[in-house]
Amino acid sequence: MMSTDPVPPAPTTAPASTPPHPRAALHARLLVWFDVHRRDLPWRAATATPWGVLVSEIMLQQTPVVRVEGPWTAWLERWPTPASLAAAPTDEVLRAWGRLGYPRRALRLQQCAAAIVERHDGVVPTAEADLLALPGVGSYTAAAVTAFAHGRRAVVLDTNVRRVLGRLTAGTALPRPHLTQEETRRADALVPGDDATSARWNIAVMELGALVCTARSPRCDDCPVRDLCAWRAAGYPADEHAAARRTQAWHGTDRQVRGRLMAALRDATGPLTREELVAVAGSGDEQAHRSLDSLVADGLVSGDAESFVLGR
DNA sequence: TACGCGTGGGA
DNA sequence: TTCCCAAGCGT
Repeated sequence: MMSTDPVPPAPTTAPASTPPHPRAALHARLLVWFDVHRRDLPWRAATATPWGVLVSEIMLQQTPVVRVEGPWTAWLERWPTPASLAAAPTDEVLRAWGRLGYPRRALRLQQCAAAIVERHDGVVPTAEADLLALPGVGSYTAAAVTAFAHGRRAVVLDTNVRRVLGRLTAGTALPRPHLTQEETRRADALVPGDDATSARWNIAVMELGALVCTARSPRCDDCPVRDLCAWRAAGYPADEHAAARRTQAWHGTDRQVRGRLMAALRDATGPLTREELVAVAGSGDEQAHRSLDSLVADGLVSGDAESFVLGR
């Protein structure tokens, strides 16, 4: 685990004279704030299983909490265990995913369930390396399940934590597009050593980022650690790399067309012909065919030359 | 490493 | 209206 790696002295010009971050005050105030302001999300309930937590983390990848709550509840009622999801028809899995977006996640979640059945006897593994090896589980999700499902120490670094810690300790408005070693080192140094407190710390920082230290309009007046914030102390400097973070184009993309094709197939009661799908694509024929073929290549759609259905 | 991958709501 | 963003991952 990362925490067992020796941390070399920071190669700054004056490490010894740099005042340490008031770690104890930061921890105490943030944990108290979390106890008061934490949201009662269903996957945080005492009754939630590790599998439920894992499903929530996959659904929450790039998708807001408010849109996940409903589908998560229905999903867990229908497929309460990895084995039940692994045995489900893929088209039903994709329909249950609904409009959460990025439907490849649904496919990978089912593959993940199958891997848990095959490799771990149907039990969500506790070792972070075993979690990381599962389909659809990356470094964030492996750490999150370790912390939130198993209550063990992990360094959880999602977009919320990166933004909060970046502001608090580095004084930057927004994190860079890619996680840096320095960020990971700083985050690790702030995670408490014991399992129970570290899990609470991780979720508390995430919650602060979601509710107070938001990307667009941070509510600094409500922040319990504003007097410790380097970004605030520096006068809220603007994001230096705002120009570089160009927004992805959307209108007219294959992604948009794929979304329309998937929506049509989700809503259809039977197979759709290639002609029908080209018609709903709302694009040129070439893009429609290319998008449909890519959905087939991804395993989200199957069919012969004539007609197409969701899943395998 | 940079890019492709859905969807919908708020500023 | 347009743009930005929301608990990333795989290639």
